[in-house]
Amino acid sequence: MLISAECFRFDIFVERSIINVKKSIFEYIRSMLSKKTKYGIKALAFIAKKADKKPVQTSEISKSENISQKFLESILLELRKSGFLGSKKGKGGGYYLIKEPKDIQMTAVIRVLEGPIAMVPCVSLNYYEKCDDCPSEETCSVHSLMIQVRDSTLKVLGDNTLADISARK
Amino acid sequence: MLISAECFRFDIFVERSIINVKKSIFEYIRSMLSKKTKYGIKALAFIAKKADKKPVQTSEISKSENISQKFLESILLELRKSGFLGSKKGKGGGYYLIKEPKDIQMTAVIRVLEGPIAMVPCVSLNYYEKCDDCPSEETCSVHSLMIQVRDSTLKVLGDNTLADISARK
DNA sequence: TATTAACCTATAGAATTAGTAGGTTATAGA
DNA sequence: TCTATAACCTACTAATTCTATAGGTTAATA
Repeated sequence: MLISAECFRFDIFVERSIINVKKSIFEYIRSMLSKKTKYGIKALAFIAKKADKKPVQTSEISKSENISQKFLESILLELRKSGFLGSKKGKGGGYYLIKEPKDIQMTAVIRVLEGPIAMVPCVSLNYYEKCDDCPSEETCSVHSLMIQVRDSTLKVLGDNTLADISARK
Repeated sequence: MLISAECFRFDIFVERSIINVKKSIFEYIRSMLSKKTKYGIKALAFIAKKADKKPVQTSEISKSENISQKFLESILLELRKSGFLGSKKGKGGGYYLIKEPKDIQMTAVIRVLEGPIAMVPCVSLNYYEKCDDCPSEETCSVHSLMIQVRDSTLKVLGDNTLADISARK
């Protein structure tokens, strides 16, 4: 029992050491979630937070959330075309939510901005694509693992709505 | 009740339509999991499947799993340097597992090959990095959502060992 | 001594990301 | 009707990452 605990602690030590070596070699840590999606979610939450239904300008969100305005413009435009936002041009214009925050699941937002939620296309529900290297999905060791990851992620992102994430102060 | 169900169905319809438009514009679906990691897991599972502890050659795995041999070489080398595999040069040489498959968690493998398991560095346990745009993590709407995703993914990948994924036929 | 298979270094095409630049169009208010 | 505003649109680009390929060297076995 003691030996096993020691071994475990050693494993953790080794793993952290390896990771620290990697950290120093590569300066920037890769992110799975693109900035586009991250900014998109933040912008939606910003709009949802406003109690009144008046349109919110890109410039306001851009300043408040530290997002490049031009980049944000393209993201909000995409969210409008996807049916999440409505827009109004000219003075006093901006973007506003079309649906209630509680009716906007994070799965829907991420699927539109980021693409598939699954880590590999061969387990994606909405973006399915066969692996060109795999002879069969049944014998693939990665396949069933990734199905489990997909389902647990889907659960979290499906349970969380825009109302949930914008409510947190 | 009926109306609500109709609305739901309509939402699904709209979301799928949007996704299908995206599909036709972008030919290739982005994968979160790199081929490197995917190949690495497959190779480890291949080695684990062999009952005997004799070294397995890169060429054998490469042919059996449809992986470019040179690419696979670099991956196995990395797995050796990370302490997952041992190696033997010359005829009859190859790679072999150092630890028991049941003692190799998928979290460890993925952290070494892919990097952080978290979708954003600001919620990563082993590769933490502050967001340069966020004023505070407490007020960030993305932060707590990504913590939930991270924890559920970590649970799945921690529960699965190499023994589990190589056992599946 | 020849063969084998791991090990090492460098390079490179393709794709993606995260923007920037420079406009046009539609609306509200004066 | 004019002017300011803010959404909308098109094109481009620098940087990075991914997925390899090429061409070797070193060490072990028969």
